[in-house]
Amino acid sequence: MTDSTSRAQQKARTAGLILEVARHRFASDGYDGTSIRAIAAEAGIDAALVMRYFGSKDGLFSAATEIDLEMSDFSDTPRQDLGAALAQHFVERWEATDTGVPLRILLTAAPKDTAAAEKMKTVFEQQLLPVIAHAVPGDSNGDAVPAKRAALIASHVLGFAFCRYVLKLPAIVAMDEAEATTWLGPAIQRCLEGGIAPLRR
Amino acid sequence: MTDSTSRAQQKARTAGLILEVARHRFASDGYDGTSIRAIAAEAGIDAALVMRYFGSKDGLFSAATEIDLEMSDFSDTPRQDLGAALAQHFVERWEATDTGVPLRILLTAAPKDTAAAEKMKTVFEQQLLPVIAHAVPGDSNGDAVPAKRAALIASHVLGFAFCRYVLKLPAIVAMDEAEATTWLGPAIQRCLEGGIAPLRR
DNA sequence: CATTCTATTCAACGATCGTTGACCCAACGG
DNA sequence: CCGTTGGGTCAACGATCGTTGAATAGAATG
Repeated sequence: MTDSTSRAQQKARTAGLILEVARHRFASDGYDGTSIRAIAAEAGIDAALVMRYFGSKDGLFSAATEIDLEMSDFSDTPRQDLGAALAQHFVERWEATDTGVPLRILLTAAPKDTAAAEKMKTVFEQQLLPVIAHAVPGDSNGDAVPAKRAALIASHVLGFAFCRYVLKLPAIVAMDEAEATTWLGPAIQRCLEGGIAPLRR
Repeated sequence: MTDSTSRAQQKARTAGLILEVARHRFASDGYDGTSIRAIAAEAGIDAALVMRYFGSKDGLFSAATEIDLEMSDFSDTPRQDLGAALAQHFVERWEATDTGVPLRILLTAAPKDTAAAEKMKTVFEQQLLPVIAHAVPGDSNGDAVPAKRAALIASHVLGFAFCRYVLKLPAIVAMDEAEATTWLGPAIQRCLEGGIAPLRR
């Protein structure tokens, strides 16, 4: 602890650098398209060091895709404003670099890796569903309705993200955050209201 | 031409078998997860034969992802019914085995392969956009509006397909074709009507 | 200074992949 | 019956990958 850069700090810094590089490579090239050698080269270290810190490529991928949607304080949001509030929150999460990059990684890796698909499913169902279940309790006859609402909201958000970040449709890419929020708000709000036929079943 | 199974027919039949096997493997395991050796083994032939018929793995992939959305006769559909009609058409296309499998292939391959993403973009923009542009002509002030409408429709359809075929969210998988159509119809219809703020810009 | 520890590197193994060229064998034309 | 064509197979090359164990160098410690 004599030097300003102790060896524990050096290790943490290198591991952080690996994580940062890995996130960008995974996000742009996918899981298979990204090699540990490429990550190591971009980080200026040896490939074996990545193995030593994260155990395996899967371990590095898991560490690089830790996602927290930070969905907490929607308890007091009126139900009629929840669609707009959720839209704004999701757009901000996807556009932010800290949470957006891992989300985009999972979005691109989900098709091939079953674990990534499961992880994204868990993220959306376990972080989004409680908010929905609290705001719109299950009807008297059916109890799977909140899950359906959450899934349909996820469908809207993921479809928008897919067209914006994967397909890069010009008309979707051109929208700024405010415009995206304005568009997604009513679409999400529709999933929260009870009169729609598919939600009745 | 003496035998019932001439050699030209044999070649066509084998090539068709390769294509069929390749489509299912690509759809379930993605582009990288599918090896030419695995396709050849499942088809009961040698890997070199695949190369002989399709030139390369990319050639096989391109041949396996030829998509025709068969969007032709929407000219007479009233504008107010177009959302429901498009919803029914898309749900049928995605559920059908002939067109649905290649669509699912592109959906899973688009994140990694830029060519696949470009192909899917072309499919949706060049086969969907003319229908939209014909039904809802460009406004007097802006001309990029039909493209935005088509992109937002694609966002809805692809988001639904992503949750249904990739993430396999239980609430979305459980929906039958009629329920999916009933849900997607109003969502698509909303993209066709002009009073919505993001479409004004 | 000697020793220990650890972050990091080096070299290599085994596996898998796309791709290629030589080869085999049954079906056709003469 | 012989020569040719072409569908199909076999073995191998070169490249890349994830992964591993030994080796190195420099800080921490006594």
